[in-house]
Amino acid sequence: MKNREIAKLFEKMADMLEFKGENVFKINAYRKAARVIGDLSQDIDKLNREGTLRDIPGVGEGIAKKIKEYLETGQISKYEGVRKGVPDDLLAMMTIPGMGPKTVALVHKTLGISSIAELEEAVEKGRLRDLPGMGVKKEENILRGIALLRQSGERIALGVAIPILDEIVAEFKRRAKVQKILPAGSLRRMKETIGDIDILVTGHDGRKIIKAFTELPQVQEILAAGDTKGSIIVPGGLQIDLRVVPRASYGAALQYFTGSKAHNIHLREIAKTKGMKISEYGIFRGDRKIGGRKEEEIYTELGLAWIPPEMREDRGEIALAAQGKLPRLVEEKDIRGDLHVHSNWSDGSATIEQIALAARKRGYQYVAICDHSQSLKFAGGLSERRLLEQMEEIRRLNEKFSGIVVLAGTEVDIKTDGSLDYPDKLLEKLDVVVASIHSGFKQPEEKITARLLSALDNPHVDIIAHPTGRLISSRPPYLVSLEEVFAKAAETGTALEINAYYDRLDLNDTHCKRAAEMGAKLSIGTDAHHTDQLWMMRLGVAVARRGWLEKADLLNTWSVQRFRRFLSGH
DNA sequence: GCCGTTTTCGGCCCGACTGTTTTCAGTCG
Repeated sequence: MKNREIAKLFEKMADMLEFKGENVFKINAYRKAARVIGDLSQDIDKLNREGTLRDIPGVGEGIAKKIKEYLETGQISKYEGVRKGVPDDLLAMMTIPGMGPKTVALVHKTLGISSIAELEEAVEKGRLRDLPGMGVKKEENILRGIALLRQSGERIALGVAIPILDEIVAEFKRRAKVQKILPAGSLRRMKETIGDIDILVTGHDGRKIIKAFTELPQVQEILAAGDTKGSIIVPGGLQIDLRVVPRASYGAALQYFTGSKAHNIHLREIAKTKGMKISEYGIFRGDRKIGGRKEEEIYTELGLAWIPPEMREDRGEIALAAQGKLPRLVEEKDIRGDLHVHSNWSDGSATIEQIALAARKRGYQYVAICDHSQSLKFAGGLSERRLLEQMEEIRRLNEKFSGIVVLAGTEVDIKTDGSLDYPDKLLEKLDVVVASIHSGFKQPEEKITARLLSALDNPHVDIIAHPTGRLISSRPPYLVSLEEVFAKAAETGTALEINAYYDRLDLNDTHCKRAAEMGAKLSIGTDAHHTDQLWMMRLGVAVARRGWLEKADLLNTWSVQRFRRFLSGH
């Protein structure tokens, strides 16, 4: 899929045109096209061949032509032309907080500055302060911006941010008198990575509330502490902002700070056509406020159904909300079992018994033990004999326990030649067979796709685990034709996993949406190696919700009886 | 550059903050 490649190209195009002082609406048009293409669940190459590029919202005649040109020749002549006049170093300067295109253009034109290092030197010599619109304070801000850019961390994984937030909210509630408290921003939307966290509260004494916030034991650094906004850094470099808002505009503020930006812009455009206006203070008709205490009011006044935060990415959810056709998203309480857990028989650390008890405590009906297979020596993969022993142990435990069914499973390795790491005769004996790739990540796309297709064709394989192999913090996905994988999964009735482990989330939101659209079934497994990782089911459910999945799309919302029927029929 | 139950031309989200101004430009979220 070249979607991301093309999205990045248009994003850079927008940056370059911005520097050149082009019309801002044209720049925004490129930005919008870049975002929509990057979010697209279908292969853009396929859309081009079908001649439906212009059905993509934000893609008109000009951009469609450029996409076509890129897909056919590997480059876009206009892009190459613009690029000659705008070195990458100049674009890098625009990433300094406080430095926008205008300021970069100014220092470049008047002082010939074309890199961050040169800029820093010029500021230190006081060469900027005499330029029009500049001053000593601006110079100081630029230096601060450069320092900020250098120390600013990467976005962190959702599964890392959530425990930090939970701990802070719990401690904060003990110390401050607040009425309502909710996180907003990308964390409320459960995006797979988080830049910073915004928390919204209502309460009486703003200053006191902010004071309590900045005195939390987790605080490493205080960035701001006013009457309505406090900003701290906690260990790990994560920034957390707390905003105190009046009750009367709590809903509007929550809606506003939850975003996404694209979703909010789209809502405001609709408001405008209806003679209304939305801000973080409320929704207005003329000067009259017609709502804002509750978040729902913003949507209902616009004639829309309330949209779950996970869907607010401007990927078509607003049109569905207008027609009253939003999906009924799956919820965590719908989940009946975890279909991917490792025990201490391979590289996990809990006994099967501990896992069974923990799963029962979570209210599950079943849990699948899926330890690694024999060739994965470094992960303690089970020999055929050990796997048979484990099946015997699971049988014994099932006799002992009530209220939870332990399923005998495996995470069988799909070897580099596409064969499975256990013979069919053994796989046949298991309740659940999960298959996945752990080696040969660098193989060409056709090879890896073929490996997955042959695993999908094996009648004993029930689920393909982490289908793209990516690790959020450290490893890009291997090259694979997901369209072929999804089509084959739909054909064979094999499920595709949403791996809920915090560093995987694989399939991701747009992938699982596409897979479901193509008729494939999905399942969520935590890949937990510890009983205290079972909570990550919440992350998997979030991915499913961001992929618009309903209860019926996921195997592990089924009762144990129905799930067993699926397994035996498969 | 995109888009159309107000428009095929003339629009294109909204408000706050900062630092520089003497009424506003630039930047941010």
